[in-house]
Amino acid sequence: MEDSLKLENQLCFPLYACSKEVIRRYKPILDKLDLTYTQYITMMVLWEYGSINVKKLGNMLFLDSGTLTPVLKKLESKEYISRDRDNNDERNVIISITKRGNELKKDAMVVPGEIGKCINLSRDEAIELYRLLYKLLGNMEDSDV
Amino acid sequence: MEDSLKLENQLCFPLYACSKEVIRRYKPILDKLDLTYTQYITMMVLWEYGSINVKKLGNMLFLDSGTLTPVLKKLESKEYISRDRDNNDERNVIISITKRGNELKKDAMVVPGEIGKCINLSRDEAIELYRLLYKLLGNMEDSDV
DNA sequence: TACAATTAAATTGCGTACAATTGAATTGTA
DNA sequence: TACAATTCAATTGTACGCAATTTAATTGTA
Repeated sequence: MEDSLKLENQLCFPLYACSKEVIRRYKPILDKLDLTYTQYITMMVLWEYGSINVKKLGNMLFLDSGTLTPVLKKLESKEYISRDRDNNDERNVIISITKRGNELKKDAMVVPGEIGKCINLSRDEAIELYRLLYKLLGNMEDSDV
Repeated sequence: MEDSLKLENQLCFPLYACSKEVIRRYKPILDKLDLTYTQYITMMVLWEYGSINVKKLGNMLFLDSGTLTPVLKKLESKEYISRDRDNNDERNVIISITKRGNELKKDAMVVPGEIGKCINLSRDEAIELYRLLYKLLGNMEDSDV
């Protein structure tokens, strides 16, 4: 029981370390696209949905407006997205992908494959890890009041 | 193959999201100890080893001196640790736990249990997740050149 | 032994991450 | 319909996280 405070006995620590290390592996690959990891996952949502408001985007990415606003301004300055107030409800800002943003998708197609190489888990292990991570995410949402 | 760029098909994304969400769950618990998550994992190493130099600490925590130096200065200002140049090799800085730092351990004993509650995985699932995360960490180290 | 190469920590600069607050728009209700 | 409560994005302040550079100490070797 004394040992519960050892780093090696924590589940959170390898989660934290893995997340950072994988993202570090993304860096040289994403550098070629002039994207950071946060910008990349933002673009992934837009490649899939085309447009979405900041609130929904934040729910998908587990990020709040304090983080997203500067990221979105950066992507706007690169002309990958546009930001416009929703005419139906002026509280919302709608993010839309631009032509340039859509063109970037072609270049990004190589990214998942490159990352897969350094992940190097078997298919079954990757699926199991994926399942456990989403289960954990779900458990934590449930314990939110 | 087109779908490889969907957020839901990524392994890195749930890793990133889980890591952040678990750490967010730590916050109210660690607030009572006046520690951040990064300060907490630093203290965990020191509770276990008593003293260690910055380089080795960084290897254990997957953090570089750019991150650690300000964290260590903060912990020093709280008098939980001391920082001293190594007399045998003045390039090294040795971090040592103080009496106050050791006393903090008693209060920290409740932390793993509190986190366990919101993790809420079965014992087998937690073990399997732990195994896969360390395997992934190992794979990534191997692919370092 | 000089001195180039290496090593370790600190510093700098940029980009998140998030809690808390602000300000504007909308909604619910007395 | 007033107006309090809520909602959303932006802002503020603090703390990482890391690549790149700097500075000082040590090591390897001609």
